[in-house]
Formats: sequence, structure tokens, C-alpha cells
Amino acid sequence: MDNLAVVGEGCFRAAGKRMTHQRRLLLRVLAEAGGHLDASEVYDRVRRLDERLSLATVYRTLGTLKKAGVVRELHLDEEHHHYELDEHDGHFHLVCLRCGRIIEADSQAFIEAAQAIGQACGFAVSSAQVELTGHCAECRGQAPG
Amino acid sequence: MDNLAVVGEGCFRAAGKRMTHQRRLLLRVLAEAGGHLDASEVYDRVRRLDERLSLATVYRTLGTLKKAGVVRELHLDEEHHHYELDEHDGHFHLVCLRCGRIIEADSQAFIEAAQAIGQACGFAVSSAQVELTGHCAECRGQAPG
DNA sequence: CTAGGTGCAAAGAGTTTGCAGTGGC
DNA sequence: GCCACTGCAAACTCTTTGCACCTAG
Repeated sequence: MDNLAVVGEGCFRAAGKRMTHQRRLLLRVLAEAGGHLDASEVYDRVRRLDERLSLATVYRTLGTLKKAGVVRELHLDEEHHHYELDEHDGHFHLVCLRCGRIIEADSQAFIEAAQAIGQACGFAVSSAQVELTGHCAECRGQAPG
Repeated sequence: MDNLAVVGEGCFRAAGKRMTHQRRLLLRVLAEAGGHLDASEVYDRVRRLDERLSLATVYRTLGTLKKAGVVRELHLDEEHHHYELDEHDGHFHLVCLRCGRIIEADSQAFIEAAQAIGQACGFAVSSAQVELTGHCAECRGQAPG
């Protein structure tokens, strides 16, 4: 998955940004995680690679990456943000109300529905964030509550 | 739209909660707004009806309403939360990246896609939050940026 | 009358910013 | 060598909480 980090690096340069040690680590962490991480998870993981990197840099870099379209900011729960590399695919999240587990899935049907709705509203859809809440297979098998 | 407030009042009572002056005002504001409001917008509007109501009460009541399933909490932008009465419909939001405008729309196709994905993952979907980002009709007609 | 609800103000969590020093290009 | 980037810590915003008083049921 390191080629994802390489792609991110290209985006940095294209945006006239410098590629620093810290930014490389951040991209690597995001690429290796594969899915969504919140700011402090990113911070923890980056610190394991270089314990001098500061939380402020995590936020600043995440912001830069977001503007560059490299990462996407998610609003999965009520507390804080999550981030993941933006591969512009139609993947979305299923959040279990009981155990809190977050499942990632893909759906072509969603992408098509999104485009259709966009057209109907005269809206050019460039990205979709879909969050489905309910109960996962395991929790459905257990007593409610 | 006041009957929505009445419905909310019923939910309060069903949850063993008391119906106070403040809560009535809050429900009224949410019902009359029709769409999504953030906490401070709710606060502003409620204050116009009773300037003694505190922001803490807005948050506490919104939290109570959320637990009761009367309002839904949205994560529309990067800054803070928005709330709207939960009518359990399939409506979602189109956020314009340029002007920030938020358009509300409905789609049966989305609801069906959500149910289908849920089944495929063994997930019982109870609610969906869909946010499409892109450019609205007006902004598409203008120069980019 | 009693327990839940409220106002006020202070605390808390997450995120941003100012500044001086560092290092990519 | 210049200017963007970084670390540190303080500041900021949004949200929650403690406490004493109030009021719906």
C-alpha cells in the first residue's frame, strides 16, 4: 500500500508543497491503516515512527492533505473527526449502534444513485459520504440493549 | 408544523421526561425551522422566544431529544454539529464546496440501496446519513474557485 | 412534596495559532 | 539562502458538568 503514499507525495508536490519527513510518515500511517483514523490515532502511530512529531503538525498536515484532496475527513461519531486516504471510490461506513464497530463497504448502486440525485438537483457531485447506522450481524444475534 | 412539536412532546412523555416551557420552545424552533440548525442557531432562535434560556439547556435538551429519537444529529461540516427533527425519511444533504449552501433532497433509490447493502453485510440498517459534496447549479455556472 | 430540569459559570475535549528555530529545494 | 514547515505552549471554540434553586407532576 506504499504506492498510495507515493501518490500522496505527488499531490503534495503538485500543490507546490514541500515533502518533509513528517509528512511522509503521516502518509505512510494513513496508507498502512487502510481505513479511517482519528487525529489522535494518527498521532499515536506517527509517534511510534518518530516520537518528536507534534500533534499540531498532525492537525496542520491533515488539513493540508484535506485541501489537496489526498485525505477525506469523516464525521463518523459524535466526538471528533476521522481521516482516511481519499481514493474517490464509492465506499462508505456502517456503524453499529450497539458495539460501535465500523464496517467499510462499497456499493456501485450508491454511486449511481448519488449521480442521479445530483443531476436531478443540478448539482455536480464530486464526493459522497455515506454513513449507515444500525446493528451488525453479531449484535443482532444477541439480546437487545 | 406544530404537530411535529406535539409528536415530540409525546416522545418526551413516553420516555418519562417532563415537558417544560424550555423544551416546548426548543421543539417549536426545530419544527418551525424545518431543516438542520446548529446548537447556536437553536440557541439564538429560542432566545428570541425567551431570553432567559441558557445554552447549557439547549445542549442538554438536544441530547435528551437525540436519545429519545426525536432529533437527529448531523455532521454536515467540519466545525460543529447540526440537528433536525428526525422524521425517519430518506432525506439527505448536498453540500456545495464553493458557496457552502446545503440543499436537502430525498431519494427512494438511496433508501433501497442502503437496505440492500445492509443485507449484504448482515447489517440491520436503521438510519442513514448521506452527504454529497460538489458544486451547486449556480456555482457551476461561475468561474471555478 | 419530590425529583427532574434549569441557569450560571467554570471545566473539559478537540483543534488552531503565534513565534522562533529548522531544513527542503 | 529563502521561505515553508515544525515544535511548543497558549489560546479558542464547542460542549459538558457541578451546584443551588425552581417547577412539573
